[in-house]
Amino acid sequence: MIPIHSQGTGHIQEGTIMIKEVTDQYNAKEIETKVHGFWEANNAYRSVREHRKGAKKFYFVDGPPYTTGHIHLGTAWNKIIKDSILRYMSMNDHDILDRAGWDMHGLPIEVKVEGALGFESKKDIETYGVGNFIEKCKEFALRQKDDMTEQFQTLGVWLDWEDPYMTLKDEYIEAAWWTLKQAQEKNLLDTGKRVVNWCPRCETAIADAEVEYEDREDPSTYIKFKLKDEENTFVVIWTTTPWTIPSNIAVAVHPEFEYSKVKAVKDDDSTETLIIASELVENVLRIGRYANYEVLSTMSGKDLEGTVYEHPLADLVPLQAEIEHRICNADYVTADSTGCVHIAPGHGVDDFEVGVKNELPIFCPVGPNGSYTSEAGKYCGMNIRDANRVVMDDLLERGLLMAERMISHRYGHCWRCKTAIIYLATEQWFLKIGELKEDMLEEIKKVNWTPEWAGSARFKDWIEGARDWCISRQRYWGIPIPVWKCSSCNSLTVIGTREELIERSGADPDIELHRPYVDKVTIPCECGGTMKRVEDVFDVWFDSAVASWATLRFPHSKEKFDEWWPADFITEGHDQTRGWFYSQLGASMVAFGKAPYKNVLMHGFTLDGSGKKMSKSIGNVIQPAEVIDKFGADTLRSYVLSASAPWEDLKFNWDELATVHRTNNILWNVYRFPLPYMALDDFDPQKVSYESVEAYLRSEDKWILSRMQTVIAEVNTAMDARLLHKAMRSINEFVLEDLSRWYIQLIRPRTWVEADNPDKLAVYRVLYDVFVTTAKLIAPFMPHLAEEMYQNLVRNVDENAPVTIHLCDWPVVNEALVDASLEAQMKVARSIVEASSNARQKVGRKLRWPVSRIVVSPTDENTIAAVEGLRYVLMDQTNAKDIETTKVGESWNELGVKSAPNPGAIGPVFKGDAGKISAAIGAMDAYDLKKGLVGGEMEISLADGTNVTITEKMVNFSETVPENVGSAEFNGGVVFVDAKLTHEIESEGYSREVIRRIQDMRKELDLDVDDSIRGHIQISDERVLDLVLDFENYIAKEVRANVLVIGLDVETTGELAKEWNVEGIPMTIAISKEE
RNA sequence: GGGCCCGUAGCUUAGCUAGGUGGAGCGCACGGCUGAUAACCGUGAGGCCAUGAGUUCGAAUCUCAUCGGGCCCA
Repeated sequence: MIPIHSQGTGHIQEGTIMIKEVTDQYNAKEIETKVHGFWEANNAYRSVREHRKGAKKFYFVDGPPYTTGHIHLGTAWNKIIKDSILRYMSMNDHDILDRAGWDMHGLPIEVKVEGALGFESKKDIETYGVGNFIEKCKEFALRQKDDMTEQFQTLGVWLDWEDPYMTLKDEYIEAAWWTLKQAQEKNLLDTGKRVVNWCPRCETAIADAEVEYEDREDPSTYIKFKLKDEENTFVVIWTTTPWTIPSNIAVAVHPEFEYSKVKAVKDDDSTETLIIASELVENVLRIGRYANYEVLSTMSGKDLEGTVYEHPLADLVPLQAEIEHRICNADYVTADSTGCVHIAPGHGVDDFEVGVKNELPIFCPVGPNGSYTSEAGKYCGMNIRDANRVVMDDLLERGLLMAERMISHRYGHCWRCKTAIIYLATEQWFLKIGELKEDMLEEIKKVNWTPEWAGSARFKDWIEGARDWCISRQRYWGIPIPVWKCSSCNSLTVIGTREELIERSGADPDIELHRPYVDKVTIPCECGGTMKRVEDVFDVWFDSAVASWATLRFPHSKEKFDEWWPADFITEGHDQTRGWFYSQLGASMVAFGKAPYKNVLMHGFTLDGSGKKMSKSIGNVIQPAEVIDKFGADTLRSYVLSASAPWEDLKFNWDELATVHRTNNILWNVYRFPLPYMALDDFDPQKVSYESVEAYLRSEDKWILSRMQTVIAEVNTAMDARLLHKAMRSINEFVLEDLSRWYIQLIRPRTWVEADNPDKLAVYRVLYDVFVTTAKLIAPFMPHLAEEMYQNLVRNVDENAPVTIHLCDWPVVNEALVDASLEAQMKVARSIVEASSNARQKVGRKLRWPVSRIVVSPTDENTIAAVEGLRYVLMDQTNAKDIETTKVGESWNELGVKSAPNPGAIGPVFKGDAGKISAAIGAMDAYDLKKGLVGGEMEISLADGTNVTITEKMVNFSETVPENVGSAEFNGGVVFVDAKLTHEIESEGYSREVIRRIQDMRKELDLDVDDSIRGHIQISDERVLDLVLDFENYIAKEVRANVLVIGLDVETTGELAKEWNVEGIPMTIAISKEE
């Protein structure tokens, strides 16, 4: 049984069906452990999903986290958003498909396994055996998946954890294969040489997304290329990669720029002719330490096109001697460095494009491990980084190195092993995404983005730059690219499914689809030759790109795909704009020609308290487990959901977390408050219907019910727009402001009434309904606390109620309960009460002491309506015996008037007599002056008997508040609190002081609320004794005293005796429990 | 260097779409309440609304630039 039983109370009768008392403190850990056990024991997740079968379909695709073995705050936030939305959709009657997903292939795991095995290069893997290596990777990925599943579950996240999609499964691999086959059939698959980011350590192409930019020191070199047909004339280029000079094929200049041919003079008076962009001449010559120069001629870049030059190292790289080197035009050239760009089509994306456009040879004499091949002549076998120095020396020797220095610049590194990447033209496989750009832009307009700009601005910008997607990797742990190539006729075939592979190759039906096993499968070619698989595996981004149909086990089974695809909802962080949002769209355009999702919520990142990103190297990472340990999962959930808009970054802040936790504790206290009384009274919501108490509802009851409806509507609106923060804030404000700070305060006395009266039952019923509805509202966000409340409030009284709150329907706004004008009136009443506390504070009268009346001077009719409609609420909360109002805009007629002469107005008129006039005004009664000046002016008598006429301006009036009256403004007027003491008020005041102290002592003795006591009170001050004696019976009743003796010489013995000082009056009080 | 987003009290934030006196919570100071009590409530202090310019009678809000932070790209 879920509810936590209060310790040390005698009211709980085990086994009976009733609402139970709960613990004093909100103990998240205890609740969450218990609720997890309960969900498991009752198979709650399954029954909830089963329950909604046949309802409106809601297909959610989980963006698969990479199986690193541990979740971090960002992934926790991600799953919390997902869980909250899915729970909300489920309660709103949706049939939900929600397989959790895992991204399990790729370089990160390979690198980790390599590390564990002490490997340094691909050779080590080959020696160890690819089969063994793959097994290790698989083991590793599966184990980490299990670890992470547990971590997600502690957050209370409900996804289909038992049947997740895993990228390493056959059903998943088939989805990737099938997609590639579609690409081939639609002529969107391409192979050929392309320049790719290449990691020379991992010996594989890596995606743009996998390149990390960091500062790096490199040589900054200015190099001269000699023109073939002009003596002593050079074009000057600049590069940070001298090692690419052996691969130089061309020089690019901008066709529109102006270039100068200059005669440059050295210190030794020798001269040479150089070609440089005109605006950069000065700068380049300074760097080259020339003494002087003279411009010989200028020309456009267009004019330079076709100029032939000699490769600087043609004598060392034999192949270069056979190639003609020319200057060509390219629009991307910028006016930096020399304005002439070294082109090595084998080592740069732009270079490659220039090469293709100008039909240049794609020369790439560098191997996969970053060493030159035999094509590089002298440099053969040398590592390219080591070659920088050698190349520069060779250039220097030939007089072609104009200048060299070092610069620090941003340079790409492999995200896994941090090796500096190089660009290599290699044989790769591509999806021709560039061709689909326009269609993609059309498709994303149909997607509903939250926030709107995530799609219309951010994603759109990204797609506009879409290039062909290199999907091949030269590694082991990945989905093998299903392309088989004939070794005799070079024809290709793409395999779409396992079945097709077995059929065409006759392979073992139980074949493992990973490397190295599929590599051994051959397919007979039509030409009679044998087809072998190309060795590459897929880029892991291609794995997750097919998730929306792989989740549905398509193409293995088509039925679910037809029913569910495309996804109704996905949500990921803003880094996924270029990642999963994009890769999925690309793959889906290839496969189906449309977007794979309908609604996308882009969420933010979790940053540390100072707004820096959390990273292991900075050491500012906060683990979700640490937060859960301190505050529990529900507090973490409600913090990340309420702290900021989903798409904004979240600055993690422990103080805020503590505040959210406090809010949850208040909710707990609110919920706990009436339970002992309900339990004591055997309150059974099954028997006390709303209808039966409707006639007894007070204004505040109707008000809280109306507010409840309003909050439901607010949460609905917020959730429909996926504004989870607004939903949470509405709920929290309701709990804090309306329930805790107001309603509970108002109804407290009603819950203490002992008899079974309808007024009390009305409160019980209202509280009960509000609690149950609140529990349902928080269910998507704080599923554990909601469950705990539900089990106690609902399941304990109704065995037939749904087993878990998550099976319940979402609350529906009951329009009949909505009363906007009552809500408005209550708002005014609250501000009157606040203003009255303020006024009391000014006049020094505690709330415990009643006041004879408060007077409200309103500025509008609404205030009058509120006072009239909620008179007893106001009297009660302000502890006033009466409440009066003035007319709108009229001030209280008991206010005094104070007057003072205004010398600024008197002086100019009366000159030398001004002093006498001022004295006369000062001596007059303020009220008479005010009355006399109503017409604008009046005649007054001076001390010497003369009469003068004064004007209104000559007197300053101010209102004065009578003694013992405090006043304070509120936005609907002014409140005056009349705190004059009377015998009766003093009696009640002192009596309540006594009561408060006895209650305190009861608490100290840890008495139950229904225990009776005997009390003895000794008061030596006779006047106060008399005052208190007037209220003897009232005191006895309030403190549950069967015997109460109050007097001058009372013997104060008992279980607990204490001396008190009550407003300066010493009293001794003793109480004992009455057995 | 480019795109998008963010920058409001010591801290976390509302307000910005549709310009007109900037609201909260935490913390702090003071006070109240005392059958929610290791809880709760009130009052107060605390804001060149990142900076600068512009549009406007009027700018936290619109425009531009700069600075700082985040994501992405080069």
